[in-house]
Amino acid sequence: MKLFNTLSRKLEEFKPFDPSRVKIYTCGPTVYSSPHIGNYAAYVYWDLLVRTLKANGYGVDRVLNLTDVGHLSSDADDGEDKLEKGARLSGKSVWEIAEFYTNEFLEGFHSLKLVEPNTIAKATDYIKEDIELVEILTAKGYTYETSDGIYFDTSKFPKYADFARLDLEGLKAGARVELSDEKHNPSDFAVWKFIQPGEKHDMRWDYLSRPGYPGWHLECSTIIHTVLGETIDIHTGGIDHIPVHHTNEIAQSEAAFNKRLAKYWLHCNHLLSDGEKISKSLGNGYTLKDLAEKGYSPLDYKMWVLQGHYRSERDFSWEGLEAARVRRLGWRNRIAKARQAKIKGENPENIVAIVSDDLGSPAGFALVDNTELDLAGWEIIDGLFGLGLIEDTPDISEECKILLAERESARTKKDFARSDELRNKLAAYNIAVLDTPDGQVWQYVR
RNA sequence: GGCACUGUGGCGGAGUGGUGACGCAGCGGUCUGCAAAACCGCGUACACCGGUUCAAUUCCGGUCGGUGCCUCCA
Repeated sequence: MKLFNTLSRKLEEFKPFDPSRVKIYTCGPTVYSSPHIGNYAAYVYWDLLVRTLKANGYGVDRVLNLTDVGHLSSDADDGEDKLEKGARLSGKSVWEIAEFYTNEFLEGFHSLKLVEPNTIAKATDYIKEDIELVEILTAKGYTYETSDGIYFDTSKFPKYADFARLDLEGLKAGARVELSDEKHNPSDFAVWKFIQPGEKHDMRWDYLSRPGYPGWHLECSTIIHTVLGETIDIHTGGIDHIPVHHTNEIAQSEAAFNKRLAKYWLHCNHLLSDGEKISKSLGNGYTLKDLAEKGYSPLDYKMWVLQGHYRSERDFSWEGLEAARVRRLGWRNRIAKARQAKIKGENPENIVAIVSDDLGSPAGFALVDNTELDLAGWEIIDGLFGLGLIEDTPDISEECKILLAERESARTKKDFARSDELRNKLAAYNIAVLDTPDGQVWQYVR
């Protein structure tokens, strides 16, 4: 397998520490609003990663985190925590908000047939470990305290700029955000925040005899260390995570444990919607529910996502989704055909191989279109892409088989009125009948 | 303002220093009682201008356009 490693900015041969247990960490969502399709695109790509690893014989141990403790919101200058803000707007508690959107996220996750991670870690379940990590960093002299929190001093971690190839001087010069007086460097970040007297923040834990909550980037370092260990094989996330979140994660973890955090870093590009970036702040993202209202299944959307490469920027459109839907139906109907006739299937190993080259699903799709597959072959393809093709293309019922047989006999007797009537009856079951030189063939309409 | 990425037919979207995948749509045809999302076939697409080269869509430089990051976000 080959993967594009952000660390080197190169395509690298994948060599895990332990092939029977490839350790993967995926940065998960912040559960304070309905996830949009752009959020899910990332998990579709990482699902392909997991499935491709498995197709190559690797065992996978994967952790996905859920950020259920709020981050500061910056879309309004109120300094309010996103979860707290959601709670205020809805009249629910922050805990209820987090639970509600966690459930919504997982529902979508399952509807996309994404492989269940071995561990789904909620940030709030790791507060004790967060504090332990802060104490390790403090003991090693990496932190300093200000009036509003404990900060990581990035100047004490010389490799800080390496991962994202940041130009720290340029950042300073071009910064659009005012520097806090108390921060030593513009890139310094909070590992722990103090709640000021009078500040409303319902999620709070005591540390240093004051109420507070973990910093924005701490949970990922903590969860990785606690669940998977000091060094993992693959760390995945969105392209936006490179300059800040992952840079800070590396700084915290590697400063604390003196070990490389991850061997491979994979980043997916973003989705645009109407040519513009989708973001939670702008609120311009469609949800899976929006798609369902227009008659598209989550798996049609998954098909659309996988038609593009994970490192390419995509632009979502309804026309594109329709094209993907029709293509997926075409694949399902090839399966329908495979259920009705003996097919000399080719070995799908070439498809697995091409997808194993940096998750080349677009090229893999093209090859699927050009490969004759029997049911066993489709099982492999379905396992590789997780498109629910087989499940959504069951053999037709006995009742339909009887209708089909009746139609054939009517047609043989040239009783076309009866034949067409039976075809219409089958249409009500979402089944189309095609008359081919070899006789009738059924397939699904949608 | 700083730093990146990107520009392929009607719409998407791969890929490559030397006849430009694939899907959707469109067109033509076949089969057919009809129909079909069935079968067969069809597209003078690589932003523009230079450079390197025997040869560039592919490498280099510039121009123009698009997007992203620099601030929470996959």
